Parts: sequence; C-alpha cells; structure tokens
Amino acid sequence: MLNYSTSEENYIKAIFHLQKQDDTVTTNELANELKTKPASVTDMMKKLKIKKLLHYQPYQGFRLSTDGNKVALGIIRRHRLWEYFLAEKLKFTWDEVHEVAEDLEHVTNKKLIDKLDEFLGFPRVDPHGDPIPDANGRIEISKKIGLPELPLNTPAVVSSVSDQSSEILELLQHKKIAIGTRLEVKKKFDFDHSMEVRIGRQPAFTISRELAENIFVKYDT
Amino acid sequence: MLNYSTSEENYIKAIFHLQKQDDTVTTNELANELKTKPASVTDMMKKLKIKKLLHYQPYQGFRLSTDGNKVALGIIRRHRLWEYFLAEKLKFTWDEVHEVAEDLEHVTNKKLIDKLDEFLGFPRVDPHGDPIPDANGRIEISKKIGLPELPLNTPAVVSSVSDQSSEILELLQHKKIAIGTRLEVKKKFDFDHSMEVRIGRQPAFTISRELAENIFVKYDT
DNA sequence: AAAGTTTTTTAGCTTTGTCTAAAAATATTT
DNA sequence: AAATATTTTTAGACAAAGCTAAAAAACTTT
Repeated sequence: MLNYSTSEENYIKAIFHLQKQDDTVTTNELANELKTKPASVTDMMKKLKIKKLLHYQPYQGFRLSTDGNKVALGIIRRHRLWEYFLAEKLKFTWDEVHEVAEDLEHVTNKKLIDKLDEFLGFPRVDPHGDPIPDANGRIEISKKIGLPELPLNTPAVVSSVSDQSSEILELLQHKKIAIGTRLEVKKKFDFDHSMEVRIGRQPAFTISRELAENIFVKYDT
Repeated sequence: MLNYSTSEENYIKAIFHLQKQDDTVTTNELANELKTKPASVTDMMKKLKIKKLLHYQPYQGFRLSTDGNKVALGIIRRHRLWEYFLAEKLKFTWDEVHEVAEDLEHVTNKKLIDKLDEFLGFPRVDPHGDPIPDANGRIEISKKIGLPELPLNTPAVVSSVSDQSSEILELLQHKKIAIGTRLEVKKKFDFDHSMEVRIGRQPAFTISRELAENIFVKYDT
C-alpha cells in the first residue's frame, strides 16, 4: 500500500463518509465538508483519479474505487484505534477524542497501528460506538457489546442480558439495571475486572466481572 | 506557544542537537544533518529568524534563541515520551522506536502529551537513556536510574546499589549481579512488581521488588 | 596580500495545495 | 424551449518548502 499526503487522506476519508448517505458525492458537498473551495476539490479529484483511488468523470460526481475504499478503511482504522486509546488509556472524555485522533490518524506506520491494536486488546468499536476495521480492512457490522468491552465514560443503553436465571435478575433488580437503562462505566479495575458503573447522576456503584460479562449494551446516540 | 510546521520543527530540533557539541551551527552542518541542500537551510534560517526563534546574521552561523530553545524542548519532550510509550507499552524494541517517534512528535496537542506523560508515570528518561523534559521544559541532568524505572529490553550497566548490607550483597552475589554487570529487564509484573532480568545470553531470572529498588543502573551506550 | 578554495547566499524554477474570478456545463423555471 | 440559476471546471496566482546554478563572502594558502 502506497503512502498518501495528509491532504489526500482527508479527502478520501470525507468521500468515504459522504458516500454512505448519498451514492455519489458532489463537488460542493465535499468542499463544504472539508471547509475548502469547490475549485480545490476539483483539483484534488483529478489527482486521486490519476492515482486510481476514485471513479470520476467531470460534472458527474465521484465515488471511491475498490482501492480508494481500502485506503479509507486504513485511515478509519487508525482514527478509531487512537480514539479508543485516548478514551480508555489517557482518560480523555468521549467528546474530546475525535479532534486529537484527526492528527494521530495520519501517522501511517503499519507496525505501530497493529501493535497499538494488540495493546488495546483488539477493540471492535471506538468510544462513539463505530466499528474499528481490522488489520485487513474488514469491518464488523455493529452488534451488541459486552459491558467489559464498553469504553469508559461512554453513554450506553442496556440491550440484553445473556444469562436469564432468577439469580442474575435478582441482582440486576437490586442494582436497578434493566433493559433500556442508560449507564456509563466510570472505572475498570484490572485486579479483579470489577467496574464502577453510573446511572444518570446517581453515585457510581460496583459491578463484578461475572455480572458485567452478562450485560450487553448498545451505544446511546 | 505558537504552532510550527513539521519542517520548521525538524530544523529547530536539528539545531538544538548540533549546538550542543559546537557552540554555533553552520549551514553545511545543518544541511548534512537534515539531508537537504545548503540553499534550503538559508531559506529556513531567514524564516526562523523572523519568528525570533534563532540568532542569525548572514555568514555567521546560528544558534537558537531563548524562545527557540523552548520550542526545541517541547519537540524533544514529545519525541521521548512517544519513544518510551512505544518501548514500554507497545513492546517495540530499543532500536525501532526512534523512527516512529519522528512522526508522532509532530502532533502538537499539549493535553495529549501531558496525559500521555501521566499515563506513563512521568518517566524521566527515554529508552535510550536520554532525559525527558517535563511539562515546563525542564530537563534533568542524567542521573542514576533505579531498576524499576528501566524500560524493558534496554541494555544497562549496574552503577550502584543503595543498600550495602551483607544480606543484599549475598543475594546479589548469588544472582551474579555486580557493579558493571550488563543486564536487561525482560518483563515486569504489575502484581508484585517483580521482574525478569537477563544477563547476556543466559536465561532470564526473577528479581523481587525489594531487590530491584536497590539496584541502580546507567544506560549502556 | 593576492590567489585559490570553500562556504554561504541569492536568484529563479518546481511541486503541492490552496485561492479568486471567469467560463462552461448542467438544472430549474417560466 | 428559452431564460435564468446553480454547480462545476478552468485559468491564473500565491505560499511553503524544496531544488540547481551562479554570485558573493569568508577562509586558506602560498
């Protein structure tokens, strides 16, 4: 895989995100997204076309080629892994991580990213709940997340409980956790994998590893 | 503190390193260090002079101003913290960290760096034994390092032992550790802060927290 | 101190990525 | 379908950071 400039990467990423909603992306849409001028977009589109990263005929809009998509997934992988790192390890809040990851994502060193992935324990979703592509660019369709995998300080909604025994339900009732409850994990303890959970503005309380492993959540959007 | 381009930062950093040996840095020295041409150096020196980062009169060589030095220390802080992170957390080897840190150092987000510093436990030296400037740009003159602070897989030489009791000496003798012994820490265990140490090519062996805290080393250069 | 050598600077050109203003193509209205 | 409006592209300029080749300054030699 070749290397692309920061500017090229930002265009590729923006097209990737925009073409999800629409099928084909227009010059103005992209200029608006990147806070640049339409003329600059056209210039860059010509360049990316030559590099075979997108399909583009003048006046016809554009979409990423297969190669372009691969590049985009690489950028998104880097972005989301750094977001996870910032939230989980450096204790950045939810809303601060995106901006910092915008810069870190442009450091393109495969070994760095793969080792970071490993260090983080191969997370599948970033702190916003968006899935993280793996080293081969494969991306998982969003699915339920076990509480142990939920990043810190990330609002989530309880979606299911795997064990349906009366014992676990008794415990859940006591902790006032039900399907639909909105919560955040405030702290995780490596020692016994217990965690502190907070519901709304109430004081945080502890959940054991066993209980956490049976609670599944979705991100609160 | 203003923001500087990657290119400007590379020049500033190179001058900082070169002016330690010499007092004043020459155009050719810098061109050689940065693998660029003398004419490019002159151009950049004019620019950095206007920004008051260096003292420079045509044909006279240059050195960083007080402001330039502050900027340089910021860059070096970022570089060395990332090196420490790569070696200690991502398990990069000794000799791989520099190249990757060359890219990461240009992400200039104060909060990111200060939180990274905290996450790493405010290390004082990078994996090469070079001191890491603190958040205020203060740099420690190299001093002895306790074994617990020694980064993993980093060759070091035992320089002193704080406790001189016969008990510790007996233990050291048994482990074949003496002043001047070259060793590397291969693993650290968070649970009891014990560590695995290797001397040369012999099999690694365990050292307790108590023992490690009394062994001081210097980097093997 | 004059001549020659080396170093440094200047002048002018290139590439990347941006911009503005004008022209061309496409869409929308009447 | 003609007129009008919008979008997109082209043309030409600019700043950053690099280059080559030539000029200027500073140093070595003899």
